[in-house]
Amino acid sequence: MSHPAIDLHLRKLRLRDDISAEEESAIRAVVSESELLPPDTVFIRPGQELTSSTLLLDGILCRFKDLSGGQRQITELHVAGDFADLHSFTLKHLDHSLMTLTPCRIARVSHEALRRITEGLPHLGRVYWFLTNLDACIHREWEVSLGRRSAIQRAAHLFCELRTRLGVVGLARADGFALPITQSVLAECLGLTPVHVNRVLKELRERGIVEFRAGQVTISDGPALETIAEFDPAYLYLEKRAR
Amino acid sequence: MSHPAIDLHLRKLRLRDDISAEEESAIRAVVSESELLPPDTVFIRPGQELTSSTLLLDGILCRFKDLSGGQRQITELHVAGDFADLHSFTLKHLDHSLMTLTPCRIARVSHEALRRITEGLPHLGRVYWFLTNLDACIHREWEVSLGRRSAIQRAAHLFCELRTRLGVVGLARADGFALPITQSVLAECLGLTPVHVNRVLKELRERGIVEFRAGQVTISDGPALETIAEFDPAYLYLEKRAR
DNA sequence: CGCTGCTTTGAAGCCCTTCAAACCAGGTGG
DNA sequence: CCACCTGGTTTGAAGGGCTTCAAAGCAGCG
Repeated sequence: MSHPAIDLHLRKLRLRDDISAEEESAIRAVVSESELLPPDTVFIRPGQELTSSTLLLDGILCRFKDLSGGQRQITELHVAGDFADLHSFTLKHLDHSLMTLTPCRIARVSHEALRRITEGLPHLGRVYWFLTNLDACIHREWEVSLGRRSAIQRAAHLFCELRTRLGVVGLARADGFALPITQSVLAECLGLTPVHVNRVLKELRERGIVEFRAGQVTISDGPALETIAEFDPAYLYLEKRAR
Repeated sequence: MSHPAIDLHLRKLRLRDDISAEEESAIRAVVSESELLPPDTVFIRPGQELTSSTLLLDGILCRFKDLSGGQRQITELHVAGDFADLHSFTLKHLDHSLMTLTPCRIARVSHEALRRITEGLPHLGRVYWFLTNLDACIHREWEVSLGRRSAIQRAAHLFCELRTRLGVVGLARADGFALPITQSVLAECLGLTPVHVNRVLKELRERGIVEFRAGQVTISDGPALETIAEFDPAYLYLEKRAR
């Protein structure tokens, strides 16, 4: 039953905390058969009653909120190994939507199962609580980008964040990673227009720092990228905390 | 020991979930003696190891992140009844700072006590997990404001949010509430310059919608305010969810 | 009564948006 | 095999919302 891609999820957890063998098998036991969603599929809508959470095994998806006039703000990107809506365990329904950006392999974990393992294994419960708090950390950093950083800084910062997060699950190297999304999606993340995102990408490309082409991010000058972004990965909690 | 202002905290909880008598007394038992912090006090800094969480009994405080060049982005405001850093229970240290904006009465709840009551009373544990997820909901809505809304919409939206959240704990009426902060602080919330915040407030005042003067928000046309903001309180989860 | 911090106003400029159109690659069907 | 279509990318030109810089006004307080 246990899908091999769950290893990515465990890798994400073990970077931050010790996961015992018992906890690991509890996790593996509650993950259902996986399913494949095509790109651009909105699979959770605001207000919809939810009884399970979605573990992303492969692909990229996003949380977003709609505005009147058809505008959208993407509030977070999710990569393999992430729980996309673990917070629905306590919220029961969401205030936003979830949409795949690429083909996505997902698995559902029922809230009933989450309740069982978080009650039976309180430490694991706190680890999952931590994960939802980590999403909040990412939200805060995006608030900083959207509120205070220039367009080029926002783009650079997002690339830094994704390189780091994808790196945790072995899907990025220092010189780049796959990011098969459009510039318009990037614009919806960055609070910019697609036109301006295009100009910013051009500048980053011409300055020899990073190139975004054909769904691939190629980083030629990592230090310069981090300097522009003023990137500090502290908000991603990449080290183990005291248990 | 139990400070009367804890009632505000319980009111906030009971709006969203049933809290049993046993749970209530457990909460009351773990809240320490309160203390008073003067305004503009940064009392938690990034990276600082934390062993307790801060319950705000009275006053207004904020979470913020510093940028190079002395700029700041405030990522959330907190009002009486809020846990300001409940997330530090799982994060162990924060990626941002906490600062009082007004004189604040606070109480500390040790992480050890939180661990005890969340393990012993799993439902209460989920209620507190929910609270941290509610903060994330607020972060997401701020991302939408910062990313997509105009200056006047951002200001209007923040006033709507605060009226609602303060209303929950009986500190706001339909026609206004106390908000003893400066326009510069407002600017740091809204991702704007103080100068432009001033112009936006002028417009809202001259259009007869809302007035911000002397630390007081006076709403003369609530419906117009919500229309400008496109305010939908769904993200604040104001109703009880299924247990 | 003059300091100090906050608010208010003016003028100029820039970053990003808006509008418009050309370009380009991949897929489809004639 | 190429013409066509479609969705994404790129570029140009003009405009506007917000910033920047500067200074005046104002209230509270020692």
